[in-house]
Amino acid sequence: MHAGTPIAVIRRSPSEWASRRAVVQGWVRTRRDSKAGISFVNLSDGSCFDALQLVVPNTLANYATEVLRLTAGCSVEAEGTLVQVQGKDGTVGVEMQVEKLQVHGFVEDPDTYPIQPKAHSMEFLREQAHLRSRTNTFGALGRIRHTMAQAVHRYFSDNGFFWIHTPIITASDCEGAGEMFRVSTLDLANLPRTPDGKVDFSQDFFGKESHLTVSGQLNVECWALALSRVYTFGPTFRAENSNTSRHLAEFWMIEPELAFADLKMDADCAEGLMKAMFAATLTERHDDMKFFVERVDKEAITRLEKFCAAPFERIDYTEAIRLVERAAAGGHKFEYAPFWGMDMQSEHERYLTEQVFGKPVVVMNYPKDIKAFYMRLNDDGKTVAAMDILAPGIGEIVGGSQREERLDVLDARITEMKLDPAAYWWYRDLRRYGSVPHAGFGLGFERTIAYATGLGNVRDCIPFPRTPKSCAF
RNA sequence: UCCCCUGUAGCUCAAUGGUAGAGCGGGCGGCUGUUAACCGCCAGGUUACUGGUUCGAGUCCAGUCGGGGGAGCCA
Repeated sequence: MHAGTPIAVIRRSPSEWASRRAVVQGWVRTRRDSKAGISFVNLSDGSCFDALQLVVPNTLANYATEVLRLTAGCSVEAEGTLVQVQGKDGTVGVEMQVEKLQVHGFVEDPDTYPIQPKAHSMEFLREQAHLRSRTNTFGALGRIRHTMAQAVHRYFSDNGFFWIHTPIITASDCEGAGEMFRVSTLDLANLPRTPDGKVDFSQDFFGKESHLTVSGQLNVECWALALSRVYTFGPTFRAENSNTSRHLAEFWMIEPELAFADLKMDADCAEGLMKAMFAATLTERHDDMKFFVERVDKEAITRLEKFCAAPFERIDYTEAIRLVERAAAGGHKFEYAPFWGMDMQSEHERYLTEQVFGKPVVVMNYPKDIKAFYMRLNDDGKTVAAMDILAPGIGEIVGGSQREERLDVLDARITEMKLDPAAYWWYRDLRRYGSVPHAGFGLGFERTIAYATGLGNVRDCIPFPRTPKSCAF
């Protein structure tokens, strides 16, 4: 085996590689034969959007036996000399005059190889998730996803945040962010029972009920009250029966937590983070973004440029409701009439972010009755320091809040919402020992990618999507 | 979970209740520094499944399963 040169490295500086020898390894996209005695093989190794054209002469020993049998998907290794070529549009390109070509693996039955050089529907590709990585779309998606993840870590690290690895499995029954997946080693066909007939979880692996996490927030708060600025970034699980283009049962979430911070600093952080992610995408993955503009969403690049250029709109919930009410009074048709105190419907959120402002909107200070117990009560006694960021096209992309740091107020809220204070003993301890104002938020990674690429469905923004009734691959 | 749409060749889609079709992809041949190549020929089907209406069902009806869109829940 040779160590091949990534095609990305070659394409980055064609003039530097011209007339040099190299070995490239990858998968065939297309093959065209010329009776002038050569075949053209387009080879992709996924290192960048563009493939490399191999020019294969019929003088190779395996030309008739192997080269002429190459079809889309075959894996090959080619050795030869790189030459600079002039593209029809005047751009400088590079191709390889092949001197040796080794086939690692043929495609068993080219007739049924699912990834053909043509447009496939996203639904079909979802059913071919093990091979869709070889398409232009998912290659670009995979590279952009990587770049955005790197940008997340870079942004936080540059701003003094530490990455905290919060647990995937939790026996805490106080996360309260949604339906949870159970984690158990009990024999489902033969469950141990307590004398009163209930399942005896004391015999389970952890000696109590345990689940997959729905949020790392409570855990990461513990570390914020020690390392000051922290974040989690990892998989999160919701067993909700949600069948939409914006929901996954397993998704990745970014949850920073800032000590000595209020809601405004929280929103600043969210805005800075998203802009850093998109700026990195625009500069580092221009080739892939160009493809999304051509084939998926014409606005993909200009949308991100606009996103990065202007400050987010920031309004209070009360003002947001006023705007929606005024629109309704002015004849705008909503299915649900807006009123102060309601949890805004998608249609209201869409109206604000798409019609009124045409850019991301931070909505702050929601009525306390529609928000979680841990959100900090404002001085008006009616609202909490919560914020949602709404983006055109996908709706809610961030949910965050300043946390209630006063033990007496927190306890009152826990009681008010009929929760069990004892279950929150360690969370309450944070307020008993050196409590400080702090704030944080959750950013849905796949939703952010959907926004950036224009892909309309988060199921196409993760390599292997998990949704209700669907856990293939 | 609710509402709506949908299921035909490997893929994308046609077919008024009356013989199952095309383009792409694949195979063979021709042409060509080709690049969404082009030209000719060939192969490819239990029309998702089960039942019903009808002389006759891909088409109409009922049920089941799958897929999609919207809503709710949220990120």
